[in-house]
Amino acid sequence: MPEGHTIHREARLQSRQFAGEPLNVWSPQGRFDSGASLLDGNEIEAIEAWGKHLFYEWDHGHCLHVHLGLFGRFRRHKSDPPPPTDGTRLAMEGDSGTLYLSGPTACEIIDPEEREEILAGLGPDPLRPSSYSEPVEHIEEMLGRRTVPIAAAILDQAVIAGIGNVYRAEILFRTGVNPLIESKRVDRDSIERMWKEATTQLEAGERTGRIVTTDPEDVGRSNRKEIEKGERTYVYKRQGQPCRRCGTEIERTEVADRKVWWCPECQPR
DNA sequence: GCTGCATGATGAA
DNA sequence: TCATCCTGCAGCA
Repeated sequence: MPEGHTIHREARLQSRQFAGEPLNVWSPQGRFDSGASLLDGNEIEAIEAWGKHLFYEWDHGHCLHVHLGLFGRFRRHKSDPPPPTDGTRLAMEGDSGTLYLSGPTACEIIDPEEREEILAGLGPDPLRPSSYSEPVEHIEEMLGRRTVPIAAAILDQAVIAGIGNVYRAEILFRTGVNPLIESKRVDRDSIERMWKEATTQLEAGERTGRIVTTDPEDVGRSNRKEIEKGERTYVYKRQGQPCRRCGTEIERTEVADRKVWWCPECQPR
Protein backbone atom coordinates (compact mmCIF):
# COMPACT_ATOMS: atom_id res chain seq x y z
CA MET A 1 0.00 0.00 0.00
CA PRO A 2 2.61 2.57 0.81
CA GLU A 3 3.46 5.29 -1.66
CA GLY A 4 3.53 8.96 -0.66
CA HIS A 5 -0.23 9.37 -0.76
CA THR A 6 -0.68 6.66 1.90
CA ILE A 7 1.85 8.28 4.19
CA HIS A 8 0.27 11.73 3.97
CA ARG A 9 -3.18 10.28 4.46
CA GLU A 10 -2.04 8.38 7.54
CA ALA A 11 -0.45 11.56 8.93
CA ARG A 12 -3.73 13.41 8.50
CA LEU A 13 -6.01 10.69 9.89
CA GLN A 14 -3.73 9.66 12.74
CA SER A 15 -3.23 13.29 13.79
CA ARG A 16 -6.96 13.75 13.98
CA GLN A 17 -7.46 10.56 15.94
CA PHE A 18 -4.47 10.34 18.25
CA ALA A 19 -2.84 13.73 18.74
CA GLY A 20 -3.35 15.61 21.98
CA GLU A 21 -4.24 12.77 24.31
CA PRO A 22 -2.10 10.53 26.47
CA LEU A 23 -1.36 7.22 24.77
CA ASN A 24 -0.39 3.80 25.93
CA VAL A 25 2.48 2.72 23.73
CA TRP A 26 3.97 -0.76 23.57
CA SER A 27 5.52 -3.28 21.19
CA PRO A 28 3.53 -6.53 21.02
CA GLN A 29 6.31 -8.07 18.93
CA GLY A 30 8.94 -6.91 21.38
CA ARG A 31 11.33 -5.50 18.80
CA PHE A 32 10.54 -1.90 19.73
CA ASP A 33 10.32 -2.29 23.50
CA SER A 34 12.94 0.31 24.32
CA GLY A 35 11.48 2.95 22.01
CA ALA A 36 7.92 2.28 23.09
CA SER A 37 8.81 2.71 26.74
CA LEU A 38 10.22 6.17 25.96
CA LEU A 39 6.87 7.20 24.48
CA ASP A 40 4.42 5.39 26.75
CA GLY A 41 2.03 7.70 28.58
CA ASN A 42 2.89 10.78 26.54
CA GLU A 43 1.09 12.78 23.86
CA ILE A 44 1.67 13.31 20.15
CA GLU A 45 1.79 16.98 19.25
CA ALA A 46 2.00 16.60 15.48
CA ILE A 47 2.53 14.01 12.78
CA GLU A 48 4.32 15.14 9.67
CA ALA A 49 4.74 13.38 6.34
CA TRP A 50 7.64 14.03 3.96
CA GLY A 51 7.71 11.79 0.92
CA LYS A 52 7.38 8.27 2.32
CA HIS A 53 8.63 9.24 5.79
CA LEU A 54 6.55 9.94 8.88
CA PHE A 55 7.73 11.97 11.86
CA TYR A 56 5.76 11.89 15.11
CA GLU A 57 6.57 14.86 17.33
CA TRP A 58 5.83 14.09 20.96
CA ASP A 59 5.10 16.61 23.69
CA HIS A 60 8.13 15.53 25.72
CA GLY A 61 10.47 16.22 22.79
CA HIS A 62 11.01 12.79 21.29
CA CYS A 63 10.62 12.18 17.58
CA LEU A 64 9.42 8.83 16.25
CA HIS A 65 10.45 8.09 12.67
CA VAL A 66 8.44 5.54 10.69
CA HIS A 67 9.03 4.30 7.16
CA LEU A 68 6.72 1.56 5.91
CA GLY A 69 9.01 0.14 3.26
CA LEU A 70 7.43 -2.46 1.01
CA PHE A 71 5.57 -4.46 3.65
CA GLY A 72 4.77 -1.96 6.34
CA ARG A 73 1.16 -1.41 7.21
CA PHE A 74 -0.99 0.58 9.64
CA ARG A 75 -4.23 -0.66 11.08
CA ARG A 76 -6.43 1.95 12.74
CA HIS A 77 -9.29 0.93 14.98
CA LYS A 78 -11.83 3.28 16.51
CA SER A 79 -13.03 0.76 19.07
CA ASP A 80 -12.88 -2.95 19.86
CA PRO A 81 -9.48 -3.59 18.28
CA PRO A 82 -8.63 -7.20 17.47
CA PRO A 83 -5.62 -8.52 19.37
CA PRO A 84 -2.34 -7.50 17.74
CA THR A 85 -0.66 -10.07 15.50
CA ASP A 86 2.81 -11.50 16.18
CA GLY A 87 4.20 -9.05 13.65
CA THR A 88 2.92 -5.91 15.35
CA ARG A 89 5.99 -3.79 15.98
CA LEU A 90 4.19 -0.85 17.56
CA ALA A 91 0.83 -0.37 19.22
CA MET A 92 -0.66 2.89 20.47
CA GLU A 93 -3.90 3.17 22.34
CA GLY A 94 -5.87 6.17 23.51
CA ASP A 95 -9.48 7.09 24.28
CA SER A 96 -10.25 7.45 20.59
CA GLY A 97 -8.90 4.11 19.45
CA THR A 98 -5.93 1.92 18.72
CA LEU A 99 -3.20 1.96 16.10
CA TYR A 100 -1.10 -1.04 15.06
CA LEU A 101 2.02 -0.89 12.91
CA SER A 102 3.54 -4.00 11.35
CA GLY A 103 6.41 -4.68 8.99
CA PRO A 104 8.01 -1.23 8.84
CA THR A 105 11.47 -0.70 7.41
CA ALA A 106 12.02 1.95 10.06
CA CYS A 107 10.42 2.46 13.47
CA GLU A 108 12.87 4.35 15.62
CA ILE A 109 13.42 7.31 17.92
CA ILE A 110 15.61 9.88 16.20
CA ASP A 111 17.24 13.16 17.16
CA PRO A 112 16.93 16.45 15.25
CA GLU A 113 20.16 15.89 13.31
CA GLU A 114 19.01 12.51 12.04
CA ARG A 115 15.74 14.05 11.01
CA GLU A 116 17.59 16.73 9.07
CA GLU A 117 19.71 14.11 7.30
CA ILE A 118 16.63 12.26 6.16
CA LEU A 119 14.99 15.43 4.87
CA ALA A 120 18.18 16.51 3.13
CA GLY A 121 18.04 13.36 1.02
CA LEU A 122 14.56 14.06 -0.31
CA GLY A 123 13.58 15.88 -3.47
CA PRO A 124 10.36 17.88 -3.80
CA ASP A 125 7.24 16.18 -2.49
CA PRO A 126 4.19 16.66 -4.72
CA LEU A 127 2.05 16.67 -1.58
CA ARG A 128 4.11 19.50 -0.07
CA PRO A 129 4.23 21.84 -3.05
CA SER A 130 5.29 24.87 -1.04
CA SER A 131 8.25 23.19 0.62
CA TYR A 132 10.40 23.57 -2.51
CA SER A 133 10.43 26.91 -4.28
CA GLU A 134 11.37 25.54 -7.71
CA PRO A 135 10.50 21.84 -7.82
CA VAL A 136 10.63 21.49 -11.60
CA GLU A 137 14.06 23.13 -11.74
CA HIS A 138 15.32 20.72 -9.10
CA ILE A 139 14.04 17.69 -10.98
CA GLU A 140 15.40 19.00 -14.27
CA GLU A 141 18.80 19.46 -12.74
CA MET A 142 18.89 16.00 -11.20
CA LEU A 143 17.75 14.34 -14.42
CA GLY A 144 20.18 16.35 -16.52
CA ARG A 145 23.16 14.58 -14.99
CA ARG A 146 21.86 11.03 -15.21
CA THR A 147 22.17 8.36 -17.83
CA VAL A 148 19.88 5.85 -16.10
CA PRO A 149 16.43 5.28 -17.61
CA ILE A 150 13.81 7.81 -16.56
CA ALA A 151 11.85 5.01 -14.86
CA ALA A 152 14.81 4.47 -12.51
CA ALA A 153 15.28 8.17 -11.84
CA ILE A 154 11.74 8.93 -10.76
CA LEU A 155 11.80 6.15 -8.20
CA ASP A 156 14.80 7.88 -6.64
CA GLN A 157 13.45 9.80 -3.65
CA ALA A 158 16.13 12.46 -4.07
CA VAL A 159 14.62 13.38 -7.44
CA ILE A 160 10.95 13.38 -6.39
CA ALA A 161 9.80 12.25 -2.95
CA GLY A 162 6.80 9.97 -2.65
CA ILE A 163 6.60 8.22 -6.02
CA GLY A 164 6.46 4.43 -5.87
CA ASN A 165 6.16 1.63 -8.41
CA VAL A 166 2.48 2.09 -9.25
CA TYR A 167 2.64 5.85 -9.68
CA ARG A 168 5.86 5.73 -11.66
CA ALA A 169 4.30 3.52 -14.34
CA GLU A 170 1.07 5.48 -14.37
CA ILE A 171 2.67 8.92 -14.42
CA LEU A 172 4.95 7.94 -17.28
CA PHE A 173 1.93 6.67 -19.20
CA ARG A 174 -0.13 9.78 -18.56
CA THR A 175 2.81 11.93 -19.59
CA GLY A 176 3.55 9.87 -22.68
CA VAL A 177 7.15 9.26 -21.66
CA ASN A 178 8.81 5.93 -22.45
CA PRO A 179 10.27 4.40 -19.26
CA LEU A 180 13.53 3.43 -20.93
CA ILE A 181 14.50 6.88 -22.19
CA GLU A 182 17.74 8.20 -20.74
CA SER A 183 16.93 10.64 -17.94
CA LYS A 184 18.98 13.49 -19.37
CA ARG A 185 17.17 13.26 -22.67
CA VAL A 186 13.74 13.95 -21.15
CA ASP A 187 12.74 17.47 -22.22
CA ARG A 188 11.66 20.29 -19.96
CA ASP A 189 8.06 20.17 -21.12
CA SER A 190 7.77 16.48 -20.21
CA ILE A 191 9.33 17.12 -16.81
CA GLU A 192 6.78 19.83 -16.12
CA ARG A 193 3.97 17.51 -17.11
CA MET A 194 5.38 14.71 -14.96
CA TRP A 195 5.48 16.99 -11.93
CA LYS A 196 1.95 18.15 -12.60
CA GLU A 197 0.70 14.59 -13.01
CA ALA A 198 2.50 13.53 -9.84
CA THR A 199 0.76 16.32 -7.93
CA THR A 200 -2.69 15.59 -9.31
CA GLN A 201 -2.46 11.85 -8.89
CA LEU A 202 -0.94 11.80 -5.40
CA GLU A 203 -3.49 14.37 -4.20
CA ALA A 204 -6.32 12.19 -5.45
CA GLY A 205 -4.73 9.16 -3.78
CA GLU A 206 -4.35 11.05 -0.51
CA ARG A 207 -8.03 12.02 -0.51
CA THR A 208 -9.47 8.67 -1.44
CA GLY A 209 -6.95 6.23 -0.01
CA ARG A 210 -6.60 4.38 -3.28
CA ILE A 211 -4.73 4.69 -6.52
CA VAL A 212 -7.04 5.40 -9.43
CA THR A 213 -5.23 7.03 -12.34
CA THR A 214 -7.64 6.24 -15.15
CA ASP A 215 -9.98 8.88 -16.58
CA PRO A 216 -13.59 7.64 -16.58
CA GLU A 217 -14.00 7.97 -20.36
CA ASP A 218 -11.02 5.69 -20.98
CA VAL A 219 -12.71 2.84 -19.13
CA GLY A 220 -16.19 3.46 -20.49
CA ARG A 221 -17.57 5.19 -17.41
CA SER A 222 -19.39 8.48 -17.09
CA ASN A 223 -17.85 9.47 -13.76
CA ARG A 224 -15.06 8.67 -11.39
CA LYS A 225 -17.23 6.85 -8.88
CA GLU A 226 -18.21 4.15 -11.35
CA ILE A 227 -14.63 3.05 -11.98
CA GLU A 228 -14.27 -0.55 -10.87
CA LYS A 229 -11.44 -2.49 -9.36
CA GLY A 230 -9.90 -3.80 -12.57
CA GLU A 231 -10.09 -0.38 -14.22
CA ARG A 232 -7.97 1.71 -11.90
CA THR A 233 -4.70 1.81 -13.82
CA TYR A 234 -3.61 2.29 -17.42
CA VAL A 235 -0.56 0.05 -17.45
CA TYR A 236 0.37 -1.21 -13.97
CA LYS A 237 0.16 -5.03 -13.93
CA ARG A 238 -1.53 -5.03 -17.35
CA GLN A 239 1.10 -6.73 -19.54
CA GLY A 240 -0.38 -8.37 -22.61
CA GLN A 241 -3.67 -6.53 -22.24
CA PRO A 242 -4.81 -3.84 -24.66
CA CYS A 243 -3.99 -0.21 -23.94
CA ARG A 244 -7.09 1.61 -22.71
CA ARG A 245 -6.43 4.42 -25.17
CA CYS A 246 -5.05 2.81 -28.32
CA GLY A 247 -5.51 -0.94 -27.96
CA THR A 248 -1.82 -1.79 -28.33
CA GLU A 249 -0.55 -4.59 -26.07
CA ILE A 250 0.95 -3.31 -22.83
CA GLU A 251 4.57 -4.34 -22.34
CA ARG A 252 6.56 -5.11 -19.20
CA THR A 253 10.21 -5.08 -18.30
CA GLU A 254 12.40 -4.45 -15.24
CA VAL A 255 14.05 -1.15 -14.43
CA ALA A 256 15.89 -0.55 -11.16
CA ASP A 257 15.00 -4.07 -10.01
CA ARG A 258 11.29 -3.38 -10.21
CA LYS A 259 8.78 -4.22 -12.88
CA VAL A 260 7.57 -1.45 -15.10
CA TRP A 261 4.73 -1.47 -17.64
CA TRP A 262 4.10 0.77 -20.63
CA CYS A 263 2.28 1.19 -23.92
CA PRO A 264 4.71 1.18 -26.85
CA GLU A 265 2.32 3.29 -28.91
CA CYS A 266 1.36 5.97 -26.34
CA GLN A 267 4.90 6.13 -24.93
CA PRO A 268 7.17 5.93 -27.96
CA ARG A 269 10.94 5.92 -27.74
C1' DG B 1 0.74 -26.31 4.81
C1' DC B 2 3.64 -24.48 1.30
C1' DT B 3 5.27 -21.01 -2.44
C1' DG B 4 5.74 -16.74 -4.46
C1' DC B 5 4.90 -12.24 -4.71
C1' DA B 6 4.19 -7.23 -3.20
C1' DT B 7 2.74 0.20 -3.82
C1' DG B 8 10.75 0.04 -0.49
C1' DA B 9 15.42 0.94 0.46
C1' DT B 10 20.23 -0.12 1.78
C1' DG B 11 24.81 -1.79 1.88
C1' DA B 12 28.40 -4.74 0.03
C1' DA B 13 30.72 -6.47 -4.07
C1' DT C 1 24.20 -6.11 -9.75
C1' DC C 2 23.15 -8.85 -5.85
C1' DA C 3 21.80 -10.01 -1.08
C1' DT C 4 19.37 -8.57 2.63
C1' DC C 5 15.79 -6.77 5.80
C1' DC C 6 10.79 -6.17 6.83
C1' DT C 7 5.27 -9.08 6.91
C1' DG C 8 0.88 -10.74 5.01
C1' DC C 9 -1.93 -12.75 1.69
C1' DA C 10 -3.47 -15.17 -2.51
C1' DG C 11 -3.08 -19.20 -4.82
C1' DC C 12 -2.12 -23.59 -4.72
C1' DA C 13 -1.76 -28.71 -2.93
